[in-house]
Amino acid sequence: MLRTRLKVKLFLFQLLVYLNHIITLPVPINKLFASFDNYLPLDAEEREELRERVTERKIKRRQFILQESDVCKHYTFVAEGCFKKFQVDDKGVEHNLQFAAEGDWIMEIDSFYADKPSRVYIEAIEPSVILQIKKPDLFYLFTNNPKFDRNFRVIMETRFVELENRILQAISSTAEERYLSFINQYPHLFQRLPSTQIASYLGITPEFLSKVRNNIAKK
Amino acid sequence: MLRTRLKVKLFLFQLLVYLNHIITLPVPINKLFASFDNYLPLDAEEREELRERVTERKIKRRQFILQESDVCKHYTFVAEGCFKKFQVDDKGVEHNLQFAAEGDWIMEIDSFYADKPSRVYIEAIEPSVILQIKKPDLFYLFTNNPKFDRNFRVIMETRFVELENRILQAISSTAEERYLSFINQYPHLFQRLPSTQIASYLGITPEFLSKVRNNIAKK
DNA sequence: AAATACCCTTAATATAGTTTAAGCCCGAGG
DNA sequence: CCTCGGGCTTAAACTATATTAAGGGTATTT
Repeated sequence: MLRTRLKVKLFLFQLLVYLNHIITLPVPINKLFASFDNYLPLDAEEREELRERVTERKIKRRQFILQESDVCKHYTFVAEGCFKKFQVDDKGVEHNLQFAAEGDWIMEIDSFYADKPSRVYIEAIEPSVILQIKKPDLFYLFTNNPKFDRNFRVIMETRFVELENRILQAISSTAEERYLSFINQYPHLFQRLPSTQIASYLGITPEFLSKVRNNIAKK
Repeated sequence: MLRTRLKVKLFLFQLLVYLNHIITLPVPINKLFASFDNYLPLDAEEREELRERVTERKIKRRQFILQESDVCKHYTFVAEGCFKKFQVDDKGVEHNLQFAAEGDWIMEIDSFYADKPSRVYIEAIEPSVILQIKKPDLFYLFTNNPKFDRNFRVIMETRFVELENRILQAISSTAEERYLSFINQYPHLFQRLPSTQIASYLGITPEFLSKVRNNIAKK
């Protein structure tokens, strides 16, 4: 009888520690768990499965997590900070393909799945904290639990829809329309990013973006 | 003894029928099977599983298989012919987001998965034969056999890479460069499609494409 | 076979976006 | 403290692309 009460107490204590860990401390892994809550939330056991396969890293501003001609070895989840993914053309000009801030995933999918050398760079725009998962671990999760599969599938679909929208804009809208739509869709990025980075994302020169902003202000 | 030989004969006969069916006749479903051979080929049983869940349709030129504000109910595999997926802007101008010819898949992914009204049209450019699969059937295949899952995932990844390349081009290349790259990447489409459709895909006017072609010819 | 719609081209003019160059402001590093 | 580089802006000249309008050819429909 006494032993039972002791066990209960111990259990409650552990529970408390666990809850504290999960709820009150804003540790990076919790942001990852939270991000799945938008789709199919993970239970305690699944969270543990995921936690075991994920590596946390701190990244400095201007540090690269992927360089051209390297193979992309990880899916990267951004817990804090912000990254850009870009390609460099023959003239040395950078073209931003994607930004990834807290809660976003970033990787070079072609390089990752086909073990090809990457044609893009991924660089931290701010000091950041990331969680990375390697291919074998990701595949383990895919095959061992359909919930992971479904979750990562939805992440891809979401990106996919974003990409198609961006293409539509690229082939049908003026620079001003694209800029306004960017502000509207990514207000948190708009505040944090230097204009020159946004210009590169929109496919225009910084000088012209300046003019566009000026025109908008005049209205 | 006699019965056994009869059984063997019967079996061989059935096998012959099957092989004839699979190999010699270019029926639409075989194109679908063949398309999986690029990834993880399906065995006889899996083919049967797929065949049971797929509906064949003949589509006339200019016929729509998806209209704006309808919900996209199918993944569509093109066995013969060619389709375009496009959005219409406020001025009534069409903007081509995708072409799909033999061996390609086409659908409005956002509408399909989220049961949202579609913002795009999908229309046959040529008389076509398609194979369609509905959401519950697709999900059945996903959950019941990882090979389907993997195959459809790879199809998505491939499209994904194409989209990112197209965005890169849109933000970093001139119309002439994009046109040449289109010809290079999709020679079969270039031959079949009217220039005006290609112009819409590249995000330029037909008049300007005409000029671009002229410039290229002069060189 | 005629009528119609579509497709392609050309050219003049207008607009959107780039290039080059210069100057200003501010934060980081010596 | 100074200086140096990055980011932002302006403006003039230039280039890429759109718009408008017109004409000719070819395939589709009547």
